[in-house]
Amino acid sequence: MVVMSKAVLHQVAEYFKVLSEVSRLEVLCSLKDGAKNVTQIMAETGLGQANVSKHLKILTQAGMVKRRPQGIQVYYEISDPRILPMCELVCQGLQNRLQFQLQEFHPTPRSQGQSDNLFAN
Amino acid sequence: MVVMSKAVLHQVAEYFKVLSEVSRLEVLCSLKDGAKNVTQIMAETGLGQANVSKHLKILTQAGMVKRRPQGIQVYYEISDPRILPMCELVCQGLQNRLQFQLQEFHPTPRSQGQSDNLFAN
DNA sequence: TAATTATATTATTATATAGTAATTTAACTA
DNA sequence: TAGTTAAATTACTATATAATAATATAATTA
Repeated sequence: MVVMSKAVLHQVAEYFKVLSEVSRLEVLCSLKDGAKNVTQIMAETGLGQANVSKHLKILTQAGMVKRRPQGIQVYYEISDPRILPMCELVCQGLQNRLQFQLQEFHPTPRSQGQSDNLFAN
Repeated sequence: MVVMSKAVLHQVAEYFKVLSEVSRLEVLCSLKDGAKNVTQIMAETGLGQANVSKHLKILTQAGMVKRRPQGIQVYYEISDPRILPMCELVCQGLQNRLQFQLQEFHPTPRSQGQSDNLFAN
């Protein structure tokens, strides 16, 4: 992190905020194996048309997704390759944490006080 | 991402939401080189007491920070080593993006259409 | 025990935004 | 050109939450 100015922190916060909505994560998930148009995204996620459009705009403005009009349709695709790995990283961290909490139900001498770091690798 | 259920996506979104507030990022930054008590965090961030307490509660519940009472004071420290690298990753992505946008003001044959991926490594 | 200091909680207000219905815009086609 | 379809925008409502003042809790000390 080295010392981040308030302005930079604001941008980082904005970035995370984009990823902090289930619907937007669903949209990103629906794009994980290639470009799709709005109708296809609606079908896959079950979200309403206006809603999908709005989320896609937010994702596009954040630079996470690329907009590509093609005739009467508009295709979107993930443009930031960091996103999926990052989601997976978080996901893995959550798994680790739950696993740790689960272990607390089986108190053995070895598993006690091993590490006070929930996310040790 | 492999296919994430809605329940998992919800948790991932929650995690990102915790990181999507400037004040909480400031608190995390103030802890990046070691444990601090609430008063010290208040001093370093300039945030109000109730506000810091509330943010620390949220960070603790998310497993990002560890609470350690010590006498009349309570010390907090980062417990999830993924957080700072992740913030830096985002930060770097934002830098790359701005650099790309800046290049668009100096259109040279080489810099045109090199990659339509804003975040290429 | 009373007073003090540090932290947590509660109540309140103001602001932001997700979802939706209705409308508009844009591209294609008969 | 009129009609059709896809996507974007607008207006609105409901909900969530950040910040703060006031109060409560908890640990220490005189």
